[in-house]
Amino acid sequence: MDSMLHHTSNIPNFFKVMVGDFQKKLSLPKALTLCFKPKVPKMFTLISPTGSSWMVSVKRVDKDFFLANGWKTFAEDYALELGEFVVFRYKGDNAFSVKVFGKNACEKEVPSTNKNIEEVANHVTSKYPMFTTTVPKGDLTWYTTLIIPKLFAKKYLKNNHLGLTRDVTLRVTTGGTWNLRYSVGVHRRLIGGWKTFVVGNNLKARDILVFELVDRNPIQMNCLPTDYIKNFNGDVPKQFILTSSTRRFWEVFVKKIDNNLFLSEQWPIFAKDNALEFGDLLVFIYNGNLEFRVKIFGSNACEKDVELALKNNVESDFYLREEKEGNDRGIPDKLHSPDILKCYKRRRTAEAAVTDKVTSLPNSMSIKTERSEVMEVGLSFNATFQPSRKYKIGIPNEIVKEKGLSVKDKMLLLDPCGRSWPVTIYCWSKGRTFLTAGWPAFCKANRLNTNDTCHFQFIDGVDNAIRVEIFRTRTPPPIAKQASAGVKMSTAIPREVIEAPTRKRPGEFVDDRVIHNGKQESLLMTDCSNNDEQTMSTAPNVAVLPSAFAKKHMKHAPRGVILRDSNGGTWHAQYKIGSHHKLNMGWKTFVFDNHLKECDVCIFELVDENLTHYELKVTIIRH
DNA sequence: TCACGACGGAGCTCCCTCCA
DNA sequence: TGGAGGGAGCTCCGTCGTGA
Repeated sequence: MDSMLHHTSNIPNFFKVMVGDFQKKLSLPKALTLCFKPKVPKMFTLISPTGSSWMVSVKRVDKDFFLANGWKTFAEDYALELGEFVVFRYKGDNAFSVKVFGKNACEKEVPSTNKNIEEVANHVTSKYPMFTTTVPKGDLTWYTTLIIPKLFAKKYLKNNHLGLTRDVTLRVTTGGTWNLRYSVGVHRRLIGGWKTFVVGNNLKARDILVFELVDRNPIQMNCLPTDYIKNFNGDVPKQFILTSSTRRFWEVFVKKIDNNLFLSEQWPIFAKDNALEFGDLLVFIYNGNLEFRVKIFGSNACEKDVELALKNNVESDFYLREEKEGNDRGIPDKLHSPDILKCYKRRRTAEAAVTDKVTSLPNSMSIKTERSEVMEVGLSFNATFQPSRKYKIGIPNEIVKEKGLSVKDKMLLLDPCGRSWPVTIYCWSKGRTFLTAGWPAFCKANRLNTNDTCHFQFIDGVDNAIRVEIFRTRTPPPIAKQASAGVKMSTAIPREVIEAPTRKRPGEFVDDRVIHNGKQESLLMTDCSNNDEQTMSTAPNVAVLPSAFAKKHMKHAPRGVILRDSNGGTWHAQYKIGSHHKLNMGWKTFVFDNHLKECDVCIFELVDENLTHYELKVTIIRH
């Protein structure tokens, strides 16, 4: 353990100039590898300033170490060129933050912007019919027409007979109006000035465009260009409107504290008027026009009766007004790229005040969503991912019947990062039901691998949404004898309680400050009041927890346990209380997959709990 | 230069077969 | 009987060629 802590504090920052075959591999400085003695990690995580991350394996050739698998992807994503250099700064947990500098010595544009924008664009919703397209890569000189998706055209642009042409007014949300023609041939296209539009808006290859069909006769469309989506991603307005299910609204202001954004000032009034309580769940749905519709779910997972709540609280006359018809509130029509923000709050300390002064917003609108930790108790089913299920995945018939899926055609999947993915429900004539269109994107974005298990959980009180928990299976490397053998370990518990890192990740929205008053629940598996070192004995199949810790922090059993390693891998185990407090049913897999050996040390941090499971972050310090 | 058609590949739907 | 595997064929879209 000492060596690990030593590493964390003494790993040197370094930079590498891109020379030689840098696109395939990158040698690591000897001074760096010496710091990791006796064992250089097999995997590093590279994290860009925007939070994008790459897993890169470390390969040893003779006495030298290289970044190998995964580095190529990083190099391609960053479009690294000869002579550019990369600065690596160690962040702990085998992760480096990286900054890339071009040959002009200036920091290089952050990569994967398009990927991020695409994700945002994919989740844009609107009251108007809409479609998304990408400017093709390569030579744009031939890009004189825009093909409109056939299904969209069929559904929303009637009179699609061959040879038809109609005028189209295309309004760009960042300014400018363009007159084009809609032509129906083999393809449905925008012609008659599309190239002028491309040039006039300085469109580049792989730019993402979102189109809203505002009117059909004559055809009027809005276009949300890449820059606009990007701006919305980073430029959050100073004021939002929150509306409740009772059609009342509150104007709340956005405040920046450090690098986080908060709803402030009028937020306490909203909280008070809606009788927010510890344990409530808030879902923010962006309606456009700077307005969020807020759904409030109580700790019983049902939508809260706000009218009832209002009776018990003093309403604010100043900020609470009846909503006017016609949506005429003088709010500038600034945002057209709506997005759904889901704010899942976490049960923390009972004394946390929900009427705290602020509530956190997604960081720079990057929609930072905490892992969906709603306390749902709805129906669920499991499915194991296989390559053959890349395009469809079956839903058990009893689930289909119970949830009435046969009459639905769309659902939302909520991934572990809190992102939502629209998927199509397809029912075959033979009575089988699958998730189809949208599922491939979900798989790709969540990097599902063969044998990864998806736990689909229907959320009570939220229609058309399924939360998906992913339990990853690692392909075990060739089995080393000592790794596969039963091991006995002792787990030394550090004397101090270290606060767990906030688990914010790209695409996550942490709202714990509102409900939990900024406190971190994460504890090392030790009793805070007891400075004595504790040990935890384990067998291959069972891990016995220190009873003092378990009695204080893990009182409820039986309950599922999610073990999460520093790389984000998860394992499922079962927590039981008998003669001891112990983990089994899955602990063995964890031991096996992580090649735990005798005298290896595991630090357990209780980072979360809810009605169904505890979540333990496990840091492994190898002997 | 622009409008439109052709082509090929990727993705999706549907169905058959196997197996528990 | 229902779930899973896998393949055939269709659809859609990106790309490029051609002619006005």
